Amino acid sequence: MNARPTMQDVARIAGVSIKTVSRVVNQEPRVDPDTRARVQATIDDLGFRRNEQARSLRPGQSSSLIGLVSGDLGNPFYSAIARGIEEIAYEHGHLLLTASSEEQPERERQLIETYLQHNVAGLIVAPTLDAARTITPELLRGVPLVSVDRPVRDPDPFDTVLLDNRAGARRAVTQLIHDGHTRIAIIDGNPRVYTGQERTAGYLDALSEAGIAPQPNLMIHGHHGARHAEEATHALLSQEQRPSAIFATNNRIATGVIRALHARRRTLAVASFDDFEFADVINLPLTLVSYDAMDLGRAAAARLMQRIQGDGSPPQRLTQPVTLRVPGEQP
Amino acid sequence: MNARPTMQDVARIAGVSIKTVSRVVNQEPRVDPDTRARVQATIDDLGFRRNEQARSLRPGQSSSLIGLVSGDLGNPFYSAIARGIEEIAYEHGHLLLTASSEEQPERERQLIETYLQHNVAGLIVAPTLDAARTITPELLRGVPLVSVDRPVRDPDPFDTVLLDNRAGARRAVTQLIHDGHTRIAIIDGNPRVYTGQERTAGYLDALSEAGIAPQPNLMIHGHHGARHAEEATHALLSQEQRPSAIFATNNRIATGVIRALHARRRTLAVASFDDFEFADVINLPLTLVSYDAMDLGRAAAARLMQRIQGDGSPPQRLTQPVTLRVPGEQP
DNA sequence: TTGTACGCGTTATCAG
DNA sequence: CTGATAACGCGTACAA
Repeated sequence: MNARPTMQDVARIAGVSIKTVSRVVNQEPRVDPDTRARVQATIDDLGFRRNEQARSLRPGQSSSLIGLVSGDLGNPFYSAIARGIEEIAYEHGHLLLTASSEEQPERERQLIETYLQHNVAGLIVAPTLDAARTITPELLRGVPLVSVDRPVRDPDPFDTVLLDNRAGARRAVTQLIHDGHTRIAIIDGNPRVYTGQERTAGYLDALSEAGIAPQPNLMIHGHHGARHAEEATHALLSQEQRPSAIFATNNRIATGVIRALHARRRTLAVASFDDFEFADVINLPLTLVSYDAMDLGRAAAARLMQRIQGDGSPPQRLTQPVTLRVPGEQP
Repeated sequence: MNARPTMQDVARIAGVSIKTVSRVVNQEPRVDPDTRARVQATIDDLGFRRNEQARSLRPGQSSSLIGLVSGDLGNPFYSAIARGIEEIAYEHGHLLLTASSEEQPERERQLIETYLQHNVAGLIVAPTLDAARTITPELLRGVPLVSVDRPVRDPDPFDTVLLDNRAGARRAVTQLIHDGHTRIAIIDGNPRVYTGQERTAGYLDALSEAGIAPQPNLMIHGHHGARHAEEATHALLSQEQRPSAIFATNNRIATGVIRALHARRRTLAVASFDDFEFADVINLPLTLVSYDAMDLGRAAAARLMQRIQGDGSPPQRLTQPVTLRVPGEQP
């Protein structure tokens, strides 16, 4: 419809120069109150809005855009992170671009490049497995990046916000041991995934502390998604040395475990990283490692804002706390 | 670190004019192959990337940004929509901005304004209750908008993508009637919400078709969130004329209903709009209205892409299909 | 207090 | 086939 009005238009109609309009828009002090009022009236009248693209074209003016690359925004874990980032970004007057890498490093790199073409002020990335190859300081050209949930590589040249994966797993498994369990199985996903590695290490920590020797036939790896975990559970319960408890390293695996137990009408103690709704309605003794995924996003965004504002300190690794929850005990 | 190279830099180093670089970057045909190769080599060498902000500063060049305003990106329903939008946007070379209105009309309006300041090519909005007042064609100034999940107003001057709320509810309740139920309660949220209204209408359709008179004391409204629905369920089960089945108009309400039934160790038939994981593990006869939320996003984005490409046809109302699912019956 | 002139990085026009 | 030059909308020196 109507073309969008520019400062030029406002200036012409208000009978002032473009610079005066700029001063009013940017709330600069040295403007005559009458002039200011007249210009403001024209702005309101025309519905003028500053063109942010033109504004940030000037050097020094950063673009107030930040970019997020996660594995899959449809995954509630990542969308909670996005929501947390959004909240902090909004408070700082930034907008958030979101895109999903689908865990493909090449797509991830491409998305970052596209973001850079759009002059983002900073990036937050939940890195893919092979991000270490593709995400480099040369790619970024000085644009700050904060990784979340997993590090880009280890040690990481970027700021990183992680969960306390190892301690959380250790505490959950220790709780199972406290409850008298000694044959505790673990079902993990892709063994190359950082979080799974840490959580497996925590599982071993707990066993070791209790003087329990880990049993290879109780340690299942490479079972991605609920379906695989379901099969793995059936396999575990069919073998001779059956576990009395199962530790699932994430909630998709926990879902599979619960499905399998439900199908067999078996009651087993289940511990899991990640909390979930309906935990209270499931008739199983559960021990859940709980945390606020939004806080991960908030922390990552807060760190990024510091970087955007020029913080040049060495890369930080921030660890977010987790808590143990036993459903039935209301918080 | 290194400043970002510009076309100017490429031109200087390759020994050509800036326009020739532009031609190579934009794959325009009339360039000498040798020149093209030399320029391309320089581009690769310097890692040059076109500045999209500068590009879209020119009139006519739209910005390849689209904006999404939903109630809460942390809500899996909305994040699935966002994921669907993202997918289509990516295929068309567009990037997605996301932000949450928190169901506040003023914030929603502000976010739309901010998006417009950033020159978005189009908008997708899951409108708040009072969006009818704030989202107007004047606000948008010709930028296309597609509403999703709810219309902005009725009739809607914008394209809208909705679920088949009424038919879905009707089919679910009809299923309950088929199973022999006649005292079927409904628990709905805020009666001003469009989807709840439609689903309530579908509930009444089903009763009417079966010749069952609706009973006011079985129709509960205004119970937002799982907690309220839990209380409402307790109240329903404490009154004289108890229902033998409950229809929950969304999954948060269903969660409350299931919690209450679990607490009372009661088995009741439950129908609900919205599918959810764990439905298979809950020991209750469930009837779920299921759909793919990503498809909502895909449809909205596809429509928006048509508008961005200049489609000037009258506003469309697209209805996405829903299916009935009875957990236990594997798909 | 206000205005003029220039530059940001790109694309479009039009001449060579 | 190639290049000089003028926009695009805004902010910033520097003048007035």
